[in-house]
Amino acid sequence: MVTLREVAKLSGVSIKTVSRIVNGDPAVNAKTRDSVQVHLQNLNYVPNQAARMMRGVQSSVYGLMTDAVATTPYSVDIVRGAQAALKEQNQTLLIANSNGDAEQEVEFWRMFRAQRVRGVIYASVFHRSHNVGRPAFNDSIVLANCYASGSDRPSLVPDDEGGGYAQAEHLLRNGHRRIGLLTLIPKIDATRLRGIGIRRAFKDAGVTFDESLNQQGMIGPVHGESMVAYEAALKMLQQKNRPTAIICGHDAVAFHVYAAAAHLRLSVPQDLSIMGFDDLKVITENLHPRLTTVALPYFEIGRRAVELMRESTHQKEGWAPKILVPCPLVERGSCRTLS
Amino acid sequence: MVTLREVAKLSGVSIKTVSRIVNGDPAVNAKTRDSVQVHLQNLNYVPNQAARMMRGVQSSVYGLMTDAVATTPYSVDIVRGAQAALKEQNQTLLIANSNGDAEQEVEFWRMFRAQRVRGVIYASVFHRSHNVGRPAFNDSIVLANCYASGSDRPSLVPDDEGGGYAQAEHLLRNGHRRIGLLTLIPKIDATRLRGIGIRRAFKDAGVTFDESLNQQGMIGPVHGESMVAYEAALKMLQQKNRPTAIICGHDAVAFHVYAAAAHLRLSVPQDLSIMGFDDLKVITENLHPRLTTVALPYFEIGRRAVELMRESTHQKEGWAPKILVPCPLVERGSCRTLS
DNA sequence: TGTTCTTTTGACAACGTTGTCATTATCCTA
DNA sequence: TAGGATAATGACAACGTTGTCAAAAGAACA
Repeated sequence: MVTLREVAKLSGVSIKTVSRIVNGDPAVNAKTRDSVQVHLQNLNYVPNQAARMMRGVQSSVYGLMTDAVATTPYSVDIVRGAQAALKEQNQTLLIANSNGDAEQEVEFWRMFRAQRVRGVIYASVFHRSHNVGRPAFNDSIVLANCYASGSDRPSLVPDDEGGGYAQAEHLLRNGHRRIGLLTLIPKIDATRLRGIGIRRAFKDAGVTFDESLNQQGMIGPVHGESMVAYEAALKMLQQKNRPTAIICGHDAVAFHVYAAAAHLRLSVPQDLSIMGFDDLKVITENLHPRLTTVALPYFEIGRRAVELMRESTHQKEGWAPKILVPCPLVERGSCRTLS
Repeated sequence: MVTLREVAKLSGVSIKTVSRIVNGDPAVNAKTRDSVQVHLQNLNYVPNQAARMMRGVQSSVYGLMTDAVATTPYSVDIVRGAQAALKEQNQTLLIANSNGDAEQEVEFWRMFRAQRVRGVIYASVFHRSHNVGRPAFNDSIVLANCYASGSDRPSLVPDDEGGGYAQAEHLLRNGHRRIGLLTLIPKIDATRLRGIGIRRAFKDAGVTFDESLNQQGMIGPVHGESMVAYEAALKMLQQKNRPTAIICGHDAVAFHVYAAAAHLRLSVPQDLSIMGFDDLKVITENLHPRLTTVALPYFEIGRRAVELMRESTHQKEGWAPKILVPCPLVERGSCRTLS
């Protein structure tokens, strides 16, 4: 690789002068600058970031530590958002996927430290609480899609309660009264929070929520869920007094409800309105009719995580805001107005 | 950050001795080692990778340059595969998403060079030819999901022709004779190659392919496609002599064929067999019945890209194998045997 | 012309690490 | 116990860069 020394020798000036030119220092004669620039171009000089860092220059690399975010279709938008915010300043993302393996994670923290990354975004696939653990890393850490338990870290989470509220409110406002609910597994925060939001919307509308219509669309432990939405929907829709709408805990759950409805020869949205959650494009845009859903603002979370991290540099110890990012309703064709 | 010097001072030995211990050099007295290890632990020393690189140690970071691979659900498995191969050697991936913007891409190449990354995987969302361009980067570059035009680089691409063959062969072997085809846009290599494979399977089976059943499931230019599979399938299935099976250019296309079939009250696979391509889990595992498809071996491509890169270090200039990675058939419930 | 001020340039050290080589301590053998 | 071999340790330089400070070259003025 070309070094400053080589360029300097070729240009007949000192190393320091070339360094000045590379860094745009104005205190250098225009003539000198021009002649050196030529050599810089010709040799295709690119500064050695490692050497710069040794001189105390901050790294331009951020770390993204995740259980699986970067590699599942569900929340990959966190990565996209973070990269969009980063690229404006010519910074990059070092991505580490622990796949939930704690030992791997420790190893990755080591690696981030070895690289002296400027900050770390810790993102999880599910909205949950997470303990970053020992002061393994004192530098700026921002939690995305999870929040700190124990040590205090700034965090960004989707407003699941607001999202749940939006789901129910939309259906209630459009005249639905008998509304089914097909949730994710109860253990995760998202389920609990959305449940609260949904019930609040019912209360605000003065409608009683029939708890017998609250069913799980998925069952099992956190990383080993299995989908039972099809069977649950079938059962719910075969009741005499079947619901006119079903709120789903996830677009994939809604996917199965479509199938169940088709099986029962119920057409969407004439006979049944369906409301999703996540706005996973592969599903929402390919269903017939396209799915009305509440979007998880992953891109926004990624973008703001980077901003938060930049801010955190100027903050004192213990600064740990927990920011709720709103989940907007995306209206498509799967919900109808009851006259 | 803790340095060797600090540890050395605290332990009462020289910097070099600590360095030896950190690097597992056996030529150090056991007693010394033990006492220094304690301080290493206490101070939580982590070597400065930047300083190491200055001493000529190779970077442990690889670059992944992509148009969008890392951030679309379709081919994110390339990333997973690469990371799986990397993590065995404690190496990481620096991910750069150009979003197809050539200027951004140049900027990212600069960044990779500045970081002195060890090698670069260049991955594209679509199987296509790609010109890496000027000798901007002489080091090891491997193309994933695309192949070199112009300069010669080693590359890994899915065996689309074999995949197409597998799609058709499976249906033909199960007694289907009248088979529809709903392709992706014709411009991309995948479409052309799979078409060749499909026709070869027909020929091998001694069956004539009815070209009138060859329709586009998607239309438009490369980055602005629109889905027309639903309408196309509807039309195809309303013919008097409708096909008993439809081969799709993508699982998302198959998704729409399911919808069209449901609309026409045709049940899958009784009345219609459907064959996908890609094995995009979000779709294939959520459809009812689950979709029989041919998998794109993205994980494998990512994994082997890393291996290829490692190999390429020991090869001479101009070494540029183009490797076809097989696309296996994944049998689920959407294709039936005609008696 | 000499003096002072400003602009431009370069010598040198330092960042944290490791390779080279020299030095010291320890052990073995005759 | 001397002599030689081996084991353990450390001094020093170098990697490529930039901050500090001093020197050199011009410019401005009396």
